[in-house]
Amino acid sequence: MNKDGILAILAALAQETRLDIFRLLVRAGYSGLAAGAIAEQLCIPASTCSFHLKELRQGGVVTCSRRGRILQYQVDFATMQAVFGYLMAACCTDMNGDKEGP
Amino acid sequence: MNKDGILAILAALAQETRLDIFRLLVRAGYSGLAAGAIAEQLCIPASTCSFHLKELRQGGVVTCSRRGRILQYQVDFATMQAVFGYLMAACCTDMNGDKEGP
DNA sequence: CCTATATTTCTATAGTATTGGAAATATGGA
DNA sequence: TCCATATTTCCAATACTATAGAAATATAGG
Repeated sequence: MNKDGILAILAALAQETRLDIFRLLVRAGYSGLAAGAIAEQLCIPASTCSFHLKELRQGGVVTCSRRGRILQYQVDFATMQAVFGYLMAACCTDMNGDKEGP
Repeated sequence: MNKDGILAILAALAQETRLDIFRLLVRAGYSGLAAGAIAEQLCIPASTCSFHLKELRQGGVVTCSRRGRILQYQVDFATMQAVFGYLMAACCTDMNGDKEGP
């Protein structure tokens, strides 16, 4: 995962409504949720929800698939694991130089 | 780690200059780097650097300690591990309901 | 084809963030 | 005390982001 990809994912998640959407979709698992269901659960207008879903999609956090007239959004778990795993590892290993630890 | 804390850390990191500072500080380990050294390495004005360091500090990403007239900044590794570990875990376990996986 | 439903795109407005120069503050040493 | 260095705070200009109503698009079903 390169810097731009990580930045895109962090920027996508770093907003309250989008973090709420993300948490909702994590709980929903692989099947995900319809755009309308997300807007309803979070009590936000459809256009606002759509705007944030686009940001999450462009950032690489979620994918969506059409099921008739419903657009189903789901977390891209593989990407999330790659990014958070990378950041986690960076903070667990890269600080071990000649430096003192706690 | 609660929602506000996670949001604060994501927002702090979700900006190119601040992600650059973070990467520099991760490589520097526990001893960290002086504010001046960070500004110099990234070729940014001191005031801009100071602004971003404040955002990182308020977000909980870094801490700083004075060493004479030098302010030394370091990553708060424990906090980073808590946050990324939590997000990583959420994406590894919470999606296992009755839902189909890949 | 026509209608209802699901969702997006468009648009304007309001709100928030970033930048960098200049001035202020803090510290160490002569 | 006075000076040099390190850094922050202040400020104003600029740029970006979020919000939500209205209009447009897509699809299913009769």
